[in-house]
This record gives sequence, structure tokens and C-alpha cells, in this order.
Amino acid sequence: MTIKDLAAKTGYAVGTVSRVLNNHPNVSEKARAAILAAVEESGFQLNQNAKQLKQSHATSILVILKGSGNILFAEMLEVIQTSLHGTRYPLHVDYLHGADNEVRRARQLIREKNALGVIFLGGNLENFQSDFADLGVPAVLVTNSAESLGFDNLSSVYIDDHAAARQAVEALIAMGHKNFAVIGGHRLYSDISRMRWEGVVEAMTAAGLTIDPELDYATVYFSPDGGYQGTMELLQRDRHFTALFTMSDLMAIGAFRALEDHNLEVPGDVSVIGYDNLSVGEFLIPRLTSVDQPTEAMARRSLQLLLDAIENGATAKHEAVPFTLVFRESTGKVKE
Amino acid sequence: MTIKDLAAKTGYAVGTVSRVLNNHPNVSEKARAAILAAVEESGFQLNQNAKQLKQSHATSILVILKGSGNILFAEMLEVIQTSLHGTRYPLHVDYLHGADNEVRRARQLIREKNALGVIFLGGNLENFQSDFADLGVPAVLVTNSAESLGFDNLSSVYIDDHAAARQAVEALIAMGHKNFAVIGGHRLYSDISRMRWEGVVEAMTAAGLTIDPELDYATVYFSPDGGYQGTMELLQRDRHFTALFTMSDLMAIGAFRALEDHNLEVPGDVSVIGYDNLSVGEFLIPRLTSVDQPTEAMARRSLQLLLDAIENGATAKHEAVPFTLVFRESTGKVKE
DNA sequence: GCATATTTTGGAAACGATTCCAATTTCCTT
DNA sequence: AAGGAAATTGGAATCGTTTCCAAAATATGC
Repeated sequence: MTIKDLAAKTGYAVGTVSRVLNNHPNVSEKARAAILAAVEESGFQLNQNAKQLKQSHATSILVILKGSGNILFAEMLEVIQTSLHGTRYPLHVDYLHGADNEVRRARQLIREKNALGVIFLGGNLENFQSDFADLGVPAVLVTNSAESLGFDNLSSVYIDDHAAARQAVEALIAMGHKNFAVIGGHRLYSDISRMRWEGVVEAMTAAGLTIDPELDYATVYFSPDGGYQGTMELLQRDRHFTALFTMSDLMAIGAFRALEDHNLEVPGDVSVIGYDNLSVGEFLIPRLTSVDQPTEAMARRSLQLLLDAIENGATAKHEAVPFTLVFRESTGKVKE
Repeated sequence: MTIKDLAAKTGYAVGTVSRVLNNHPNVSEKARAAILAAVEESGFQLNQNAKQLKQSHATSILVILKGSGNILFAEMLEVIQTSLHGTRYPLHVDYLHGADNEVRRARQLIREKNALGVIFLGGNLENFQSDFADLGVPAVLVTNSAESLGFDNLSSVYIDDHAAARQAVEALIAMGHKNFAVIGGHRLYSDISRMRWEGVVEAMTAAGLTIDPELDYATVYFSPDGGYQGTMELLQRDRHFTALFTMSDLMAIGAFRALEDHNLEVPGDVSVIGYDNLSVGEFLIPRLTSVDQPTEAMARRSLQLLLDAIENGATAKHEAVPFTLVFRESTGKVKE
């Protein structure tokens, strides 16, 4: 069933059918009604390939996720997907694995899928820096600030990781903690890991504390297993610490386990703070203190920035959305 | 940069360029080399819209996920995505929300995206039964057996939920448990919930046990919060039970919390068994006993079935992939 | 009712690829 | 070296839309 068939069926010309389908003015009520009825009856669906070929200008939006296991990104994707539903922007999603370079892939997909813009869910500044000559379309990097890059069509939406980590550690210091241990991603390859770590160090320095080099820090994956391994490693170094900063809630779950295996109590012996505020944190034993990433707000904002750039040519913006610290049971005053 | 430009640039005709691009035989090495070089140099990318329009036969594969929060499905999607990479099948992913009807949506997307086949990650038999006149393309339903439907282009890949639940409960009975409580999804709307529940009842009946109607069962969402609410509700009914069967690990986490809030120990007072065997289960305190769903195997198998149907016209198959029960610390002998 | 302005309609060209047929070139064979 | 078979190439037709221009129909003003 093509537009031509519809034309034949209704006695109108293809041009008229097309106009009806695209809500052009200048088509009589009679024709519109007749054609719409025929569409309804035949279950006609436009061939998007033909449409997009003709209006050679791009129409779709691309979302590129780093890894598919990340629940936060999955949630953001869902928000984006839902928001785009029923708009004139088809959505293409692509997942990057391991060491794939997001920028290079983006470039390929932009041409291939004829994209108007890209949202990167995850991704490292480094790759953008070295490979980002020009994507040719507006882009938004989520979860990382791209302000330092100064590209004028790359926006970013993020929480201020630096401040979040600092405030979290400040709160722990206020509870009497002096000895901190940290586990997170590789600071060289993961920008968010580096920023969070800097926040930790900054808070400690401001309080006149220094971080024991032996406890600073364990590099692991953002997973329960990573958290477990990292905590075990720190524990084996046999230095006293009363507070453990982990860079994700999933890591924190692994950390809980490792501490338990060493007969250490949370928060009695060690306070643990996570990051992300996954819904599961509220139900853990003990309930997990965490840095809340407002996924829905971040997703909405990133899409707004992108559409604004696409539709109105807005220039790149860099927005830190507000985060909150959620204090629960896994952190507490240090034992005397 | 179009194929025509390439032709002009290299002095060959568009037909020849197209043949090179598609690895047709019958093109001289000289031409191939020259054209490939020009492609390389110009960064030419094929316009997929034009390509797919012309080869009006469909080319892409569609994956439809029920909800985006499900980690198992996300993992399966990643496997499928990776497997399809570099093949001639572009992949389209769509997420369904809440009460969306997967079959109706599939039908629309198949036309729109020109799909050769569909994989449904999640989805209820009921919808297929009532709405599935004919999708027109092969499809695979994952996580549910569609055998009973008898459609000859709808395959399915699943674990035998019935048997898994039964075996799990048998094992618990062998540990001395007699009083079971169950929480899961709505048995009317969620096929897997019904099947798992039937497995539980069957095991109990076979052992001469009956399930206390008051403990059978709480209907909740497959989330930590659902597990928490459901367990609280059962606890409030004030009937003794020593084993709790939850239909997902996430639920089990919520159950842990609810039991803790009632000062009940796991497994001392109540044994808890989850479902899915998420990676997080191994690190919980106590480590969670669970039914393992082999996500990678299921994903691979579903794709194979689909491609086999697409490429070789294979008829629908219904495959139960082997599951395993993973016994950890959250289940134990019943206290005397 | 007639000339003119306006709205509606028909139909051809174009988007960028594939594919088929015919034309050309190359390669064998004798 | 000539003839025919095989390999390679050129170029037109085509996919299903949109969009533009011209033609037809309708509305408006006097």
C-alpha cells in the first residue's frame, strides 16, 4: 500500500494525498476527509525511507550509550524516548562497548541515520577532545561537563561531581571521620572518577586532613564485584579507615559484602557512601547513603538543549543540574 | 557526497560504484581499488534511506522491550546488538511503557522501519493471543513460551518457569520448610508470574503440603519497593512462614528489608529465594539464593531462531534453555 | 454574468541508491 | 589474427515520497 494506491483508491492525485498526510493547508475538507478515511481503512503506513530520502534534510535524533548495563542511562533513555514519541523526530539508539570511541561512531551514525543531533549518555572528555573536529550537528554530553572543551555545538548536562563528592566528604568529616578510603574508576580514563576524587581530596584538605596514600585509592569497575574487589584490596593494606567513599551504589553493595567478610560493621566500624541513589539503596541493610543523580531532570534537560540547538540554533550550554545528598543509615558518627 | 559524485570523481559509472560498495563479483581490481580509495578519501557514507527504499525488501531487525528498567533485558539487548554489528541487519530498538500493547506497536514499527523480524523482550501471551492476526514477519518472544499459541511464525525462548519454581520449592521442602509465602506479579496479567506460582503450588501439593491462602500471595511490582510492600503485607497477615519465594532478585532485596524491619533473620527465621540471579545477589547480606536466567544464552538463541526463520524460512520453534538454581546463604534448613 | 483573484488539484521531477540489460572490453582458443 | 565467450562497464528504470509549477475549479467584486 503506497501513496499511489491511496490516490487511485480515492480518485485524487498523489500530490493531494501527500498534502493531506502532511497537514498542508490548501486542501479541501472533502478531499482531506476522503483520504483520511482511506488511510484509516487500509492501515496505510508511510514509507519512512522514501520520505526521508526526499526531504534529504535530516530528521532523526541519535542517542549513544556507553555500555548498556548502566541503569541510570537506561532510565534517561526511557525519558528521552518517551518525550520524543509522537514528535517528528525518530530516535536511533546505539550502544558502545568497551573501548569503542563514541565520537568516531557518532560521526558514522550521523551520516548513516541522517541525524539532526546526538545525545551522548556517558563518554569521556578525552575522546571528545582528541577526535572532535566537528560533528556537524549539535550534541549534548550527559554526565560530564564539556565546558572546558569550548566546542560551540557541544552542550553538556551533568551534576557537579566535584561539589557532590566534596559535600559528601564534608558531611562525613562533620561526623568525626578523619580516615577515608576511596574506590572508583580509573582517574585517567574516567573523568567523573577524577572529579569525584578531587572533590574528596579538596574537602579533606580544607579540613586539614590528608588522605593516606595507601587508602587512596582502589581502581575498579562500577559494579558490585568491582566494589567488592576494591574494598578487599584496601582492607588488605591494613590501614585504619572509618569512611569509605564509593563511586556508585553498585560498588557500595560490593563494599558492604567485603566489610561483612572482615567482620566490620556499617556504619559502626566503617561509614559507606555510594553514588547514584539507585532505588535499591533505600532497601539495603543498612540503607545506603548516596549522592542522588536526578536522572529524569538530566534527561529532560539534555533533550531540551539539543532541540533548542536544532530548532533555534541555540549555542552550546553547560548545565549543572542540582544534586542532593541522601543520608541514610550507612553513614554515621565515628565511634569514639 | 553521493554515489554519483563518486562516479564523477573516479570516472566510473554509478552502477560500478554501487557494485564495488556491495562487493559484487564482476568488477575489475582496478576499478575496485580506485573507487575504494575515493570512498576512503571522501569519507563517503551510503544513504541508507535510498538504499532501503530501493531494495524495497526489508532489511532491519526490530527489538521491542517491555520497559527499559529491566536489567536482564538490557543485557540481552546488548548481546543482540553486538551480534548484529557488522552484519547486514540494522537494528531498531523500541521501548514499551506500561500498558502499551506490544503487538500493535510491533505492527506499526515493522512497516515503519521496514523490519524483517522482531524479537520481543518481555511481553504477555495474552496480547499476542488476542491481537496477533499475523505480524507478517517472523518473531521471537523471549521469556515466555508461546508454544500454546501455535502461531507458525512466532518462536519463543524461555526458561521453564514452572519447573524452576517447582525445583526451587522442592529444595526448600527438602530443607524442612512447610510454610511458604509467595510474592510476585499479577497472575492474570503476567504469565511468568502465573507459571512460577503454579510451580510453587505443584511442588507443595506433591509433598502433601497446602499453601496457606493468607500467604498466597502478594501482588506487587518487580522492584525492591514491590518486594518490600509485598513482604510487609504478608507479615501483617500474621501467619507463620519460614520460606519466602519472590519472583525477582530486586523483590528479594525489598523482602530482606521488610524482614529486617520485623526483626526476622534470613535465613534463620525465613529463607528467601529470588529469581533472575542478578550479579548483585552474590554480594548481598546474606548472599541471595536465586534462579539463574542465562541471559546471554537466551539472547543468542533468540537471535539465531529469528535469523534462521528470516534467512531459511525455518518454522517457529519453542526452546526452553536450561536454568540453574544457585543456592547461597539466604536459604537454609528450617529451625527446629 | 464576466473578469479576476484565490483555492484546490494534477502530475512531473527529484532525492540517492540498486539492478537489469545492453554495450563494450578483455581473454581464450584455434 | 580472427572469432566467440566471458568479464566488465555504462546508463536507464525504479523504489515511495515530497514539492513545485501549471492547470482547473471555485470564490469574489463589480
